[in-house]
Amino acid sequence: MSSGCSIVWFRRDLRVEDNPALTAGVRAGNVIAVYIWAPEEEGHYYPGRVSRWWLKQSLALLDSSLKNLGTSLVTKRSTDSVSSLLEIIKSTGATQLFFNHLYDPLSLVRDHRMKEILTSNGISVRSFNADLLYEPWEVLDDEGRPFNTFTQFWDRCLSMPYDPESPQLPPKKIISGNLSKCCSETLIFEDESEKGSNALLARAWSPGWSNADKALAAFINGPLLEYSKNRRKADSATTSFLSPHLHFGELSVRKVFHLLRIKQVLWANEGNTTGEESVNLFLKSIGLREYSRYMSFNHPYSHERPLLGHLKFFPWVIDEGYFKAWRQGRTGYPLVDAGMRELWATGWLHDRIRVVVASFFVKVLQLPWRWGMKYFWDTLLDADLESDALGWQYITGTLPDGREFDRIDNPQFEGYKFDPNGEYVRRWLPELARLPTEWIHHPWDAPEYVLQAAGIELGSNYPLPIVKMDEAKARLQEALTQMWQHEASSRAILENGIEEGLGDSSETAPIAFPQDMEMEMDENTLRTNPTTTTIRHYEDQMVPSMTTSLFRGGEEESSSEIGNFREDSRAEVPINQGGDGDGEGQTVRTGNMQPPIDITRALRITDDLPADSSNSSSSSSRERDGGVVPVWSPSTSSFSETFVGEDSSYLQRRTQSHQLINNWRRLSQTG
DNA sequence: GCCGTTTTGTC
DNA sequence: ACAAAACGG
Repeated sequence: MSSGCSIVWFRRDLRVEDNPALTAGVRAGNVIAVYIWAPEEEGHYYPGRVSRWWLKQSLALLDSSLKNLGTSLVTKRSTDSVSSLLEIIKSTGATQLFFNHLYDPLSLVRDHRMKEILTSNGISVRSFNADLLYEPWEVLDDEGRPFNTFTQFWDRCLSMPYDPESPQLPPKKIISGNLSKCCSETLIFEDESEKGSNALLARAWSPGWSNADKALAAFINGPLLEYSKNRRKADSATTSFLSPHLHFGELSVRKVFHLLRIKQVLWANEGNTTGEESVNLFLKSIGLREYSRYMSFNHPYSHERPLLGHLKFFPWVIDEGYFKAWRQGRTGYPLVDAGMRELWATGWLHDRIRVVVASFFVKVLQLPWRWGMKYFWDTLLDADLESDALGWQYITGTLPDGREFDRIDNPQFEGYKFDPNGEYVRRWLPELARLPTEWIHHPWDAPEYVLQAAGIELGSNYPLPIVKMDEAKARLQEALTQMWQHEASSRAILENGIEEGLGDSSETAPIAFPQDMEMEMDENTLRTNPTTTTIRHYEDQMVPSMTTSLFRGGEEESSSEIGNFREDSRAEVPINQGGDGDGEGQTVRTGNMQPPIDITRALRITDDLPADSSNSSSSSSRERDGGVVPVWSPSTSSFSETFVGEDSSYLQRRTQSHQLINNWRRLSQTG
């Protein structure tokens, strides 16, 4: 082997067990384990308070595990991971770098750029699959194209001709590289105002890979059996609680799969159908996680843009008041409010309730789904870009297998389904604690004397429904009619031959949220609710800040965006109505809308490590020591006529202002 | 026990 | 909306 040492770059693979990059590094000789904290690279998705808290704990545990094995974790604060890596390489004389794949758009671009740069500097770079059962490019239909629905995808995963890799044991010992010229920097994950709230988290959660392992065992030997039966309960106690562990890669999903399979066989032999059903159901939720990466890889903008374009002209309600009421759990629908209060208080929500509150957000309030997604990102302990994007798009109905858009779930009925005795509501809405179960999910119907006896004054200490269900239905119909009209007139204009340069000026005017986040919506199609109050209150929830963007203001953001972010808005989530956008040529209206541009950027796999002999037979290489690195390239072999308006035009709209996107674009054109 | 009808669950 | 499951005459 080479004389220099290897760098193992940890990201969201914070474990020593079944970590292929670490294993490869150890096999190659001396190892320097590195973690780089560069949240600015995440753009709008600077992690929320609870997520950062978790990361902090997890890194501490990883460090102590590494110390037991013979080295320690080098931590660096950076605004540019790649240059930090280069510095570390220079100071240590490392000759190799190992890392595990990530599939979110920013990581794919950054990692590819990193690999190009390091390789041109003479460093050997190798990357691995540590996050998935199968790499996205392995799971294809009979024509070799990616699947577009979850069911098909998951069926194929479960019937692949080969099993996922078996989990690897942790290394017995790590020979440390020379750390003397490579000192760690202290990483700061919380500010003073957050410490108090964070202290509570430690009572409920134990981050870190060894705790993840325990949590997995506890779940498999406990609640798993009844998982299927309990799925309709709002109560979190029956869930696995593994998602934050999985998000940070403290737990290998292959290990989860492996252990579940063992249980499955066991229970199948015993004829335990309950158990079998539970395993299948839980496996499916693992599958959804896989699918979220799959979708992100194949449709790299799925966290920002709808996959289906059929709602392109939907007049989303831009109403700060609604949004705030939802966040605070003051919508007047007890199940929704209880969920939002739980989320606020704990950073956690049962999947069922996530669906309830999200669907209420999109269908009843008709707020744009990306706001909700961003709020989830900022508040959830297991905030995960790919999963959350998949979930919100599913709820919104912009996936090929999503639900019908005009179906509105009624929180009152869902309440009696998921929380038949009202326990969940009473726990999180103390003001309703004394209301009898008969009325607990629809207090607005309760007789006055019942309310009085329960100490409730609707509109005072508990709100009346923010929107009545029949009004919501009517409004949804009306909005759909509007949408079709917009669509028709837009099409008419196009057919009359008004030409525009492809894509460049045809996009919709972005609506910023919060402050700096662009929403791809057309101003014309936005309804501003007449009842909107624009009063802002800053005593809003002490929820993990909407990214107070402590560090925002790098070269890629325009100053107007930075300008309107204030310290005192920490707890508030004001909405910026597009007016002070990012200064790009964004003032395009519906009338100029181009037809959906059907250039699909499928991701291509290139084997750009010819040294690896295993890659001779294309992308289905099962080799774990991957020379296979995901790279984008434009592809005209579109599998997605159904996916309208994807990627390209949006890409172009943003190119001027976003360095990362620039790189992305460059890569996609030359790759 | 059978077939039309209602209910349920859906990523 | 639709298919599977449960229901019921």
